[in-house]
Amino acid sequence: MPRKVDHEQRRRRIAEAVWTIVALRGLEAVSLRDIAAEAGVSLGQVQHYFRTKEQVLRYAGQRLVELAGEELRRSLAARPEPPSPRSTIRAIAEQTVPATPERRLGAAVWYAFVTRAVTAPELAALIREAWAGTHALITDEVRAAQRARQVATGLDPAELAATLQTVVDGLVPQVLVGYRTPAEALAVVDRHLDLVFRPAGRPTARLGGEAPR
Amino acid sequence: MPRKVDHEQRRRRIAEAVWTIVALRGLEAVSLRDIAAEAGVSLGQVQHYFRTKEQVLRYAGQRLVELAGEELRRSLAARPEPPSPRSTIRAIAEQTVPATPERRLGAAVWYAFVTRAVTAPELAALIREAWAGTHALITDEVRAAQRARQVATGLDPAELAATLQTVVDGLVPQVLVGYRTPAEALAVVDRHLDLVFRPAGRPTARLGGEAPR
DNA sequence: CAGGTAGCAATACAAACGTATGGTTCAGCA
DNA sequence: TGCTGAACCATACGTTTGTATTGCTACCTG
Repeated sequence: MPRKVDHEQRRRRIAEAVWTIVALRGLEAVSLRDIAAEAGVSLGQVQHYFRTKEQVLRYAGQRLVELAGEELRRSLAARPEPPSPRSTIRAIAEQTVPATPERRLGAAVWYAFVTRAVTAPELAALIREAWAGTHALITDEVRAAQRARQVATGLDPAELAATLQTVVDGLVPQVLVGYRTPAEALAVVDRHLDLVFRPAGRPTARLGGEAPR
Repeated sequence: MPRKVDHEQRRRRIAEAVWTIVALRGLEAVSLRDIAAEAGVSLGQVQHYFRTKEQVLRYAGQRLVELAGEELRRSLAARPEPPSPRSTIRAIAEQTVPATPERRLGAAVWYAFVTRAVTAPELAALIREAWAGTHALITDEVRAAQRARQVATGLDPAELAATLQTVVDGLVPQVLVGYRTPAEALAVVDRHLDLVFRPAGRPTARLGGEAPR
């Protein structure tokens, strides 16, 4: 057998190059030559690891979902104890809303893939699975909050989670096109959480900001 | 002067061709030749009315916003009297969530343009203005609802409207990629409206579906 | 009725694209 | 030590792309 290289490492480098170009110039602007140049390899090498352009993009999308999932799990695990359901949901929002340059890159790429999935069915499944995963995660937190009497028990947790997730996801494009700052977007999330969560120990909702001045 | 034609009519026909292609195959798949073929005109004619491809796309985007605005105003005016704030917001949601094939087309095109705006600043302004317009509209309705004691007066109407708008907009891609049906999406809106609006005449929120069975 | 110009259509063109092909190099087992 | 096949690289090919160019046609104006 001839020389061995780490296939996965090569592929990941190419995927990262795809992300950079997509975030900077959009998904429609990526060419295999640009990808190769950005990754610092030859066009031939890209072709060696992916048979078609579509496969490159698909892998880049899958890897993005994979990486985002890992990072979410990591940041959730790294929170101060004990993690309340509300703070967990808030942490998900913080990870989704693009506040830092790296997150902006990830969000822009994710968003571009969602758009492509509208007319590219082979990507749609990937997107749907990712959404379903996040939804399940949030639903669990809502249920925990209900058990802790922090959320009204009469409300359907799956439905509440759906709205929560939709708000967070819906804020992403608003930040990406400069309609809102990341801070404003997170404020929208907080006000919505105020609506859903009742303040600890009190029977009715307290209105207004999260920190009284 | 030589023969006169209606410039606006020609441009609109071309814009409609753009929409069709975008909704069917994505924004990255539109070429001037495809546009010409779809519009049933020659490539030369497209070039006669638009100097560059970018101008074609920009016009198609502007026209889409324009048309969506007109249709929204029309459908809001055509509702049974008297229109409650909640029903107005619900009508906006119905117009945004792609339930019919035509609306799906419009939503897919809109969504594609938003995505392009992430990396194309000249489109971003258009998108932001459209968002701001809708937000102002919803905010007015929330304020009216507060005056009518249908929404708690302690809440910031602009913030409530922002969440409402974000939920509705956030549902669009979910429907477009087949994660939710249009009916499910509207149900999410209704449950959120249940949270924000208190039932007529009662002091506390009634939970569950909008129509008791 | 003359003619100038708006309204096209046809074609040309260079660039960029995805993909295919052929060759070179060299690690690793026999 | 030789040789086989994985890992490339370079280049070529045919298409498609946006845009430029050229020229014809027919209508409105003077």
